[in-house]
Amino acid sequence: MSERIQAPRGTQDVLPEQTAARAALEARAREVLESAGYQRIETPIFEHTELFQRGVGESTDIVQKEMYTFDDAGGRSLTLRPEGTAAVCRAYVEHGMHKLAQPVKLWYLGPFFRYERAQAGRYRQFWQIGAEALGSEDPAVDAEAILLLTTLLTDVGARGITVKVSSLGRLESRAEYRAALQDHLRRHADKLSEEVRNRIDLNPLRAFDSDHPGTREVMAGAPLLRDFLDAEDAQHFSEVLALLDAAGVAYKVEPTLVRGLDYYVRTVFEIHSSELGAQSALGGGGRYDRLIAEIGGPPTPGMGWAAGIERILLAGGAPPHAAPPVDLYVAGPVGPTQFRLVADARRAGLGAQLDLAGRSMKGVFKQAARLDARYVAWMNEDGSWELKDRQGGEQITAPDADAVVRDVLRGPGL
RNA sequence: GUGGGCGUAGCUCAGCUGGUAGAGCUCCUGGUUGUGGUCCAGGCGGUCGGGGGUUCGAGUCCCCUCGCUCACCCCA
Repeated sequence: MSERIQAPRGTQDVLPEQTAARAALEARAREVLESAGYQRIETPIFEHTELFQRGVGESTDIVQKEMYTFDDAGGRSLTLRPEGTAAVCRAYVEHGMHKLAQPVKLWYLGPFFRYERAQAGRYRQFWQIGAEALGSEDPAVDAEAILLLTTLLTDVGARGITVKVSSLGRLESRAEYRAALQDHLRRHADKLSEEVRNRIDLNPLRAFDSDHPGTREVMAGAPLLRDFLDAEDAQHFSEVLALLDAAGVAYKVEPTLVRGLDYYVRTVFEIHSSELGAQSALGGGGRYDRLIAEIGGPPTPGMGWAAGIERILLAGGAPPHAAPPVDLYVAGPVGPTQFRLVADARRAGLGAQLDLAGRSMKGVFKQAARLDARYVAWMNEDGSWELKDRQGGEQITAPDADAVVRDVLRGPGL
């Protein structure tokens, strides 16, 4: 047992019974996004490490401790992609998409990798659906991004959903706010919990989430980010909210919403589900107007989001899916005649399967019942065929295999 | 990285204060049922996660280790 190899920690096999729900989710995502003009893009599973260092940001958890980084045989440092936005922006620049009509709207679906301890809804390899709109500052782009993800999650049946929205402002106002908040925390450091006090430099916003009584008292009087937005940022944000109202998207403005990536400015959002455990975010995203310039492209605004497929499924977003019907089940032993029969049946458009387990007659019918096959056929000693309709119960004798296919095609009754 | 819970057949689990491994489900076979989903009988399947220790004897006790899982940080 000790030598039995298991899937690496934090990875999982997607088994056949789960495969249908994922396919249905993917199909729905394609419909929702492509009907809004988003086009599919595929980027490599790994990229130069530098892309993520510069794009995602050196100070983020992702870059500091969660990347799967390795050197290839040529000595290049590569990293399994931990998120999708940086790579899509790289592709935008690399292929000169700034010369296309703007904004360029792209979506993607695939596996991503983060070296973290697994827990409910968190894996080292996980799948994301994502969408990015590059080349427009219009608040409508922000609102539409939020609308599309909300629509997808609702359509697909994810339960217990809450949309949280906020604005971080641009870098200047955010830096100003951060300093003001840190200043406030330091002034009242004696009342704070130790945890919060230790995080004043690292992540002061986190203090808003504390349950500690003294900390809560201090936070009640803390400065709020929205008061630090300049006129343009405030205007942008209120337009986003107005558009969400117009589209009937229910949301909650959460001034303390923090995002783990450095590149976000202005609008940020997360969508959570009450169906999940501690990791309750189904998806999230925001505006990243400086990212493309950061990785060497022309200054270009962008807005995007990503949602976790495993989490959507956990939240109940598993659309029903029917197995393809089996029209004909052919008993063994399998010889050239049986083999040709199923091949011909499939060519004629039927769902046909062979008994590949050398089953007894009873076993054949049990298996046919499991598959819910409509017809069962087996060859007699003299080369003629018996064909039974499991639904009606009738059974006929056919002179040869060709006649079996014809009879099944003529179905339903024999 | 840290902490809690858990690791016995493919799956779900039982195994009392240590005595040398069980049940149900699944799968296969035979019988029964109108040649199929019922019922009956049988069969396949485990070096009890791994290593070491205590003991006449360990799935049961002790130590180490690996794995799974939930949670912290952060988020998909």
